[in-house]
Amino acid sequence: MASKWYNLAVKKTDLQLLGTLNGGQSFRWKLDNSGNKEQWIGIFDHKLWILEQENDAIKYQVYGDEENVNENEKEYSKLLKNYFNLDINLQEYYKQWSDADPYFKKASKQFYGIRILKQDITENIFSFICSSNNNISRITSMIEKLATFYGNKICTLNDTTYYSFPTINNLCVENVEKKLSENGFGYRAKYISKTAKFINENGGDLWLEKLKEMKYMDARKNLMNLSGVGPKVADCICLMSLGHLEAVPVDTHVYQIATRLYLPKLGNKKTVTEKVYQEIGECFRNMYGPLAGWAHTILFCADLKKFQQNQDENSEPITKRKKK
DNA sequence: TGGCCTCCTACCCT
DNA sequence: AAGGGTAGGAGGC
Repeated sequence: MASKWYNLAVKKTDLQLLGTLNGGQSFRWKLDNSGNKEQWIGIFDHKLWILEQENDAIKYQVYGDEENVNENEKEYSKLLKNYFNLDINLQEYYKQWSDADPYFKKASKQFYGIRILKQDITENIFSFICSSNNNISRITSMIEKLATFYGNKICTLNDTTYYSFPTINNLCVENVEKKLSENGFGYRAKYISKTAKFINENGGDLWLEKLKEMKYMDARKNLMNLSGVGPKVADCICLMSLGHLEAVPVDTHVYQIATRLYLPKLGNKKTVTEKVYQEIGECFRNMYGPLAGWAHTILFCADLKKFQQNQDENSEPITKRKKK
């Protein structure tokens, strides 16, 4: 049965779906161009959501919500506001960040309305374990496999069945590592199975709840006890699931940006050691303040190849890539 | 010695 | 063919 259409009043300048949903934060959103309007189809909070961007609003449908057959628009809009962190007055921050950094100012022209999502912690831990040495399309297909193998069915729509992300318990069943290995997860198969078991043995949901209460650095340290979670993945989880908006995930892109624009002295190290990593994070926090991780995400988007094709002629990329 | 830092390599796949 | 990182281990101080 088709869902009703709802309306969430938010300007495109305050929430741009393209950069927010397709910028490497979440791997569960697909852009569907087949109809007469662009639609984003994705899953969070055990529901299937269909979103359409308009200039002054997001139009949306919700599927697979059995608990809430009464079509509670208030509840849905609360969920969306939370998911997109809409309490944060982004335009204010964009101003501050633009004043602090001319490179940000330049990037913000195209990359307006980029929001940090507040994502489910379990989904995020395993998604970013999958992200190492990997690209967005392959990560996306891995997450899809995890959901179809071990998640619960949400609904079927237009002949596609959608599944929720598996629980920790579901990832602790027999032969997870073997099955994932056979399905192209590579060395991450072992990380996933080990991490699920570790969390389970250390309290399961309770371990996660404790994590949510910790300060940034404590949460980061605890996350790094998980197999397959180093500094960068831990920071992704802190930033996108735990609300630690000061966390700055430093991957090779960010390392390149930082050494090119802000910290030339760090030069070309062969490996980013924890100390160098911290120094880059501090540099961003000094420049942008307590939401540095959010600001850094805009620079990160601007550096993504997939978005650089969208640049208009007059605006140069904020950072020049090395010639190939 | 321990502790801390740095560097190296393997790892799956497309 | 090199990449949106981590683990594990070696070597230096």
